[in-house]
Amino acid sequence: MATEQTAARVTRRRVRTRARLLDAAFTVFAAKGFGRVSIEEVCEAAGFSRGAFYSNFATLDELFFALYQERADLIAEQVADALALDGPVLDVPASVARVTEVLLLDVDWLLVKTDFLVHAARRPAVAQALLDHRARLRGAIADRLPRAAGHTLPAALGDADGAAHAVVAAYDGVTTQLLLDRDVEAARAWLGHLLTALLTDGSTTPHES
Amino acid sequence: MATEQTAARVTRRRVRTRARLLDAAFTVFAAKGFGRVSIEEVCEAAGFSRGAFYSNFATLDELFFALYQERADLIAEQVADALALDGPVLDVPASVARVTEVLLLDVDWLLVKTDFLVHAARRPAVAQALLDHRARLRGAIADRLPRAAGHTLPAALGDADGAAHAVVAAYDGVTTQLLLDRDVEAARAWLGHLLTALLTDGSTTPHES
DNA sequence: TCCATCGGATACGTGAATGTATCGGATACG
DNA sequence: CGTATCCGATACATTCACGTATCCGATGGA
Repeated sequence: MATEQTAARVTRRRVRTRARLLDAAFTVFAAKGFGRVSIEEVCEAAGFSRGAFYSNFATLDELFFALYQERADLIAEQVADALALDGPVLDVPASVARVTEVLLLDVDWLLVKTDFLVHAARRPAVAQALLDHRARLRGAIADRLPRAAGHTLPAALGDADGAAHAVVAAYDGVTTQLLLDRDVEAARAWLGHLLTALLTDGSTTPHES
Repeated sequence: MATEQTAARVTRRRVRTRARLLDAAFTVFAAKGFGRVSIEEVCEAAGFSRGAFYSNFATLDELFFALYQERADLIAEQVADALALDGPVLDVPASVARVTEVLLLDVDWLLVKTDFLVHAARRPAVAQALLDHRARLRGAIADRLPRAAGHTLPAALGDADGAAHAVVAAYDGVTTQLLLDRDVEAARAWLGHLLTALLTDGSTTPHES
């Protein structure tokens, strides 16, 4: 829409307060859940009063959306990087290990992310945005998968996009368990097993943990 | 604890109002999300006033827990039945189809279930109860899986319990996508693909949809 | 250095949800 | 048929979050 010139000046102060609000919101959302957080709590955690909030956002939903987009984009980027690290050929086990590390880094993020999922599930517009984001993430994976060395990407999953779909599903599935038992290491191991089981045919068996 | 004799009399009326409250709660929770529902809304939907609620539950959390347990137990039972339908040998594709049907029946239930997940994720005691429930469900699956005819349950998943774990993870993963796109049929197909991919080795390929 | 504009704080009124305390009617039992 | 008990409704006071309107100080340009 408007370039930074025509748009109302965004002072340095403003971007900092906005960032502080977003950070504080992440903390509070992770701790209590989006549904149980008031605008005032976020402001308090950020060290502002409510006026600051209403000057930057119209509603808590809006802030939540901005918060999700910011972090999700960051993670998508990291995943893409993790898959791009190899040369022209993809080393599947190594990539799985790196991606696993990135995706299951922070339980707090998973909490907020799941909160956002149920939030979006009841708001078609938000759901669409989330679907788009997931599609982009899958695209980044699918683009890289065909370069797998020697592997036939065999499974009943169909094409590369199907495989990417399966990867995301495995991630989401492991996330659910992790949210309950909070065992990050076990979750990483599990995700690794699932991904290798899905991405390699039955003949190849992964090394035991 | 107390048998029905020693316990305070439970009149017929009481069980009916309790059931009506739970049903109404399910509807309202599915529509707006647990976090955005007031006690009064539940009572209104059930056709009662708040007095009825406080006479049956101490808090909304308590009602939520009862609601989840009721429905989850019912579904676990249905899954067990679906797997028990075969004779001594398990017909994997048929079982997968039946289980898929049971698990992805109702989007409203998935909404409430996911709400409960994030709810439990922040309350250790509730999380433990949910973990127990999931363990029971996995047990029911793992008990049946070894009877698979001819199949070696090959994958990198380890024993039968590992395979059951994978089944649940696939279910959870597909659920996430379904919550966003609301395409039940696609979700069923996907879950079917994932399960067959996980439970059969690479040599066996499922029929195309 | 002065001034105009902007960002954030404070104060206020409003609506809603909560939990309790009390009341009236139905139900089961003698 | 009477009665004690229990269940659910109503009324009430309190707390809490919201959104707005107004005000003060800071920031950045002239």
